[in-house]
Amino acid sequence: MQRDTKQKRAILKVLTGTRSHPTAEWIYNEVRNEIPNISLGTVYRNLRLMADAGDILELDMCGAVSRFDARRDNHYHFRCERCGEVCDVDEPVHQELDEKVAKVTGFTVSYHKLVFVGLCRECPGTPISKS
Amino acid sequence: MQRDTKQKRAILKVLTGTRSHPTAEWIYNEVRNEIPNISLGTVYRNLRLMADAGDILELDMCGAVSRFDARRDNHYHFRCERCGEVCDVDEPVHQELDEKVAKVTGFTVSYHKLVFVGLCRECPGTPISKS
DNA sequence: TTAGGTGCAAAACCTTTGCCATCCC
DNA sequence: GGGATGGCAAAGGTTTTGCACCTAA
Repeated sequence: MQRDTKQKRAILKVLTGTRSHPTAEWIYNEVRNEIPNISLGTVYRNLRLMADAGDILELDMCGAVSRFDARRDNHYHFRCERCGEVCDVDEPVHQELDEKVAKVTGFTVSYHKLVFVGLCRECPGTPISKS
Repeated sequence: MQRDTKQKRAILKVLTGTRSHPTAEWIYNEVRNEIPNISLGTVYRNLRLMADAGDILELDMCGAVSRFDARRDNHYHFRCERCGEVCDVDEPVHQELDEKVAKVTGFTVSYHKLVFVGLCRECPGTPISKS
């Protein structure tokens, strides 16, 4: 069972108090203002705990390692959260989203990456609830 | 200038010949059937060369390191390819895409991750062409 | 009391890089 | 010939883990 510690509270406070999407290293530096002798391992451990519990979001695409694709055109992917397989999805690319977001944000949008996540046909069962 | 070597050809052949989205390690093992003494470094070097040249796609989200977000609801992100900043995008989540893809693929789709890529307002200039 | 958490350091893991020999162009 | 590439091994950077000591419940 998850316990309530000052380290955990401090990490969550830093994460809640920023509008950026910080890395573990950045969070570590911030938290040290409050708990100078906290260790980087503790930051990683708690971020993992909270991400797995669904208390925070971890931004990644397909896990830690890069994957490569000989197709050069932009297209969507599906990743099975049980077996880790990645495959192409036939859904056409919605380029109008790029224009819409460009208009709203004022940014220059070149393209977007989209990954559907769930269970493939070889991995029956209930989706992983992360808790 | 990019040179034409048998290592490069073999790597591209493996990548073209699979419908999976392999990791560098997996490609390395396949290529060794043809070039037993090829080194893993060469595989990485060529994948990077080809990805940077736009000959293949590299599947990743925000670079190597994980980023975290205190928002728990699914939402879209924007990443500036020049300065690396990541920020939230207000565009509502298109959940109907999940159902559509589920219907077409037969997979169970829990959610999708979407990242717009381009240049933020602080990074003027032409988008990075990767070549 | 005790299972879970912490700090520290080492290990694990993926990827890049330096060096020198080799090979395209 | 000369610069790009390959093989090898070492280094680099991020994340995880083992262990002994704490601490919240």
